[in-house]
Amino acid sequence: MIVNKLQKVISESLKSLYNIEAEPDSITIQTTKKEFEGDYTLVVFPYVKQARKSPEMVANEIGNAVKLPEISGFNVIKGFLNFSVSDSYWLRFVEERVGDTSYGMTTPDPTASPVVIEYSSPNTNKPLHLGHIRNNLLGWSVSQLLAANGTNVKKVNLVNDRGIHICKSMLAWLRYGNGETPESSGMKGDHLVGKYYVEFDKHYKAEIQQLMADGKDEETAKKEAPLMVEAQSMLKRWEDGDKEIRDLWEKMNSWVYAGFDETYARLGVGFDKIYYESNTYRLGKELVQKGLDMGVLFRKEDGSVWCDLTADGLDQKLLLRRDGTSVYMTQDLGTALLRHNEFGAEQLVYVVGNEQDYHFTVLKLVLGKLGFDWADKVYHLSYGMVELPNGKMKSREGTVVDADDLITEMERTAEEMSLEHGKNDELTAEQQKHLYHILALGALKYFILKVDPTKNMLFNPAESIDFNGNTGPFIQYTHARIRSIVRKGEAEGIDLGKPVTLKSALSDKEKNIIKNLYDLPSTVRQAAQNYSPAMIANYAYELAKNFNSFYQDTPIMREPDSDLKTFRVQLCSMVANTLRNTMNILGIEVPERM
RNA sequence: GGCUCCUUAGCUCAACUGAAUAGAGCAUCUGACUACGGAUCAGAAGGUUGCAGGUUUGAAUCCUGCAGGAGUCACCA
Repeated sequence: MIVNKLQKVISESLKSLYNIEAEPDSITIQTTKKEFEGDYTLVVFPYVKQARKSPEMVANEIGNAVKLPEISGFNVIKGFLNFSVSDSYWLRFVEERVGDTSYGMTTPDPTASPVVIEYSSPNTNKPLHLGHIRNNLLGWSVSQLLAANGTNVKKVNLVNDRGIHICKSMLAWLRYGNGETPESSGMKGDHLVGKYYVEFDKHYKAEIQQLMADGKDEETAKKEAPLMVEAQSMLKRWEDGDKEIRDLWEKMNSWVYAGFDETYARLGVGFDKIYYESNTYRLGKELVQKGLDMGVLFRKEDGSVWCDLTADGLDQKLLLRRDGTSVYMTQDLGTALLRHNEFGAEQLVYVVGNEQDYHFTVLKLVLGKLGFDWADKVYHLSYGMVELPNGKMKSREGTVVDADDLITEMERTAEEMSLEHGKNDELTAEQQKHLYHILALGALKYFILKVDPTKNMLFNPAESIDFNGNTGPFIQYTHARIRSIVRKGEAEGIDLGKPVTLKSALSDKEKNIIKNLYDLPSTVRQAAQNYSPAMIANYAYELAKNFNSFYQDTPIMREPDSDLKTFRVQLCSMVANTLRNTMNILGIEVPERM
């Protein structure tokens, strides 16, 4: 690639001109800003001190020393040395890549040690909401992103299917449910169970109020409320394997799973393996014993086991309760080991919200103390919260945005917008429905994924369902237009693989598009390193925008020069492929027509 | 209170490891449809990058302090 060649030649020039030692990799070549002439830029400031010359002189001397057939010239502005790349180089680039539909993407080696990426990890007491959507979309697209970069990826989900929260739903259902089922009520299973979770909270609060009116203080009221006491005993019975409770638990969980599967399918996400906490929650205890034997953990007088992290600037962390049962951290230690052994994982990635940053720093530290040299393979892909215009989402205050409702709402908006434009008459009813779904999810996914994962983001339900500007549907639309041109070209018998010899020079806009395409592999690599689908999203938008601008004032199908026409259709084809590939990383489908 | 993260145009977001005049979209204003798909394009306006110092040839980016916001500091998960 041209950048590497430049680095190498510049490195040699620095040595021969000024006796400066610089590794080729250490020389940063950046793309020239579009206001300036040229394609690639070297900033010479870092070398002027050692060279003992003015920045302009250094730039000129290096520019003169660089002799490459691909470089057609250079100019110097202050300390910036701008190289121009010859048209023939860009032309050959198009020629070599035009037929390659996977351009920029690498195929993973299925035998390689995998990156195990956990995401979603829902509780089974309520349906998925907007926060889960960000988690699921991130998890899925990061998996796609790593795979596109040639990484073998295993996607896993750890379902939190047991605990006091499930018992609350179960208890409320027994009390107030009258045997209601998804079939009898027509509700989705997860929504039904969620309804009784809310129901529990309502009655529980009423009980607390009553107890406080009877003179108890708030804390004891919370503990002594009959509903809470019964939920606790239900959890105990569950842990003792009580058949009646277990049967109910399995029944209600199965409703929830059916509901989740539907939502996952609509979101287009999936997993290679699903773990259930009811199977894994006992894990990790042997590790604690091992830690005690090694002397890195200690037992307090009441029998509880702790890890002392004060030397690391943190405090003490509980690992086993005094009754010997495990806590969240213990389980995570266990599942990490399980996963490491099971997959021979190259890396363990956890897509979990940033409210658990502390948990994961502790997890890594404790794994290290237990002597696992793979502790630093644990990577917490921490993401920010999704906020609403009127503040935070709170399930109890009814300010959550339900995932299913949101998708349905988006689909309806997509339908309205499409009918307004009325260009999909040639599609069957079935195809139209599919199109609305694709557009709805394109808008939603793109909106969420274009934001840097680490940052909190604001989701405005009213305004975010936008199909103009920097949005998924804009890119989808661009793709559909391009495909339309390529179809016409093919109908005219244009051979996409045909080498062309252009009589005229490339226009700036054409060059821009090619440069953009040329940048794709490095963009994918960089985005994979940063676990940032946002970089891919912004890349796709940039490309689509460049293309639209080019398309606006370039009559492609009317071009009388057949070579020029062929070249432009080739360019269209490459852009369409690239848009499809990059959107695929985001989990967004691009339609042929819309 | 301790620790971690955040603060960029009216709003939502960009800016790769420090680099040229900090970029898009939305909203506002102006212009372009006899057209290969106008869900588009061209243009205008909009900024002391929270504040104050420091390092550097060069800082939104690195360091220190301050202000504001969020998260966390459970024998919950």
